[in-house]
Amino acid sequence: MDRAGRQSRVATLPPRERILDAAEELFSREGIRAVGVQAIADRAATTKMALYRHFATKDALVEEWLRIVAADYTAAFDRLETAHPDDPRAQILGIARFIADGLPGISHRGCPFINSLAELPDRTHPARRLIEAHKAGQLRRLTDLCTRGGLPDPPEAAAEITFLLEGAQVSAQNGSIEPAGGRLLRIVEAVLDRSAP
Amino acid sequence: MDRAGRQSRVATLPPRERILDAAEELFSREGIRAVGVQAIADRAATTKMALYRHFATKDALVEEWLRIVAADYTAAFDRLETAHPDDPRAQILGIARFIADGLPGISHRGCPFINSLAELPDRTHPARRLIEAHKAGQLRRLTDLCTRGGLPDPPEAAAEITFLLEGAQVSAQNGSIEPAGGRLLRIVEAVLDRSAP
DNA sequence: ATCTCATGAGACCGATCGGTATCACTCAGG
DNA sequence: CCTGAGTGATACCGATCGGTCTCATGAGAT
Repeated sequence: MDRAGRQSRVATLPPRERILDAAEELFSREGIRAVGVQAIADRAATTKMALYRHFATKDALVEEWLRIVAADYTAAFDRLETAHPDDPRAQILGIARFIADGLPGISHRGCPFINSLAELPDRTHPARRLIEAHKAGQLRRLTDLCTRGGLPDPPEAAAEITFLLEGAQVSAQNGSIEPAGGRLLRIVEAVLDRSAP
Repeated sequence: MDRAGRQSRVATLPPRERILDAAEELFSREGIRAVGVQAIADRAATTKMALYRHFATKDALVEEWLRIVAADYTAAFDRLETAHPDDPRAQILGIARFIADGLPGISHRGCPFINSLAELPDRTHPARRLIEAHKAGQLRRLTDLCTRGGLPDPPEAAAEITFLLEGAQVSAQNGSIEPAGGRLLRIVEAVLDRSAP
């Protein structure tokens, strides 16, 4: 989960990586607008100047951060695909489990995409476009899995599962439904069992 | 929906009301941090000074805004309760329809609670506590309705419906699922039909 | 007519914002 | 040994932030 991986946080990584790590930590914990570039530079043990040598603007850094997060999600789902190549149901459950497992952390931080959506009301903002493209891809993947899983109405089922995944993250964030992870898993399972024996 | 009701927007309302109307409009459209107090005062056709005579801080104004929004939701659900006093299923569907009807607007603005959640990472913030209390109340209402509706596992059903409602709002906001409103209604209906004949 | 009190107008405060300029230093490749 | 690119530190820029202060005005109540 930590982009620095097992590496200790001593300044052995190049500045660009340290900046992205710091941005990941601060943006997801505090929000985009709440975090200044100076704070990111400080936490990356570097300076604002170094930050602006690698990223044209703060917005560009935000965009790159979201690009990496989206790639992480996509990579995880791709891994599920190779792990269960001919079992769409297992893939869908794997996706649900992936989200459910992140819920305890999410209860403190919230989903980066959903949170950023709130801070980027301008739909033409590049980072916003990135989010929408990622969500669209995720929906396509789910619809495809539902089709291959033989569900009667794949678009409807994919929409339902998407609603459940997003809603579970929001509900976990405001802490009203506990344990959200277990609930999410059981519910998605029920959705799949309902129409595919 | 507009707090000013049918009143024209000429400055016949007292300043406090105009300020709250302006805050509602700007906060829900742009986000909390993106909107400065000066912009709110301008749109309310008044001054910052007048704003600070009625609200101790910007945070206090945010809190009052969310309190009003929460009260509006609660009032709508109460109306459903008096309209269908002995029909829990109709009440739940009414709630779903209420959310679904707001989705076209939400696709441009997003749910105020979900968005504010992203901008208030501090769980001790009064406005944040207000959101969590409101969501908890909503969940309690849903659980109660599920119980009275004879659903086999009310907490689980209430959680599922909550996930669906929140998720539909997020999905509508990023625009990936169309038409989200119709989908949401059909899905909630299916959830109710599934276990209660 | 006068007194009062909320309002409107606008200057002002310190702090912080995103972003830039300057300069000293380090260290790898020739 | 030298050079040059990438880096760290710091000062600085104009703009805006949340919040305060002063003062003139205007309408309502007595």
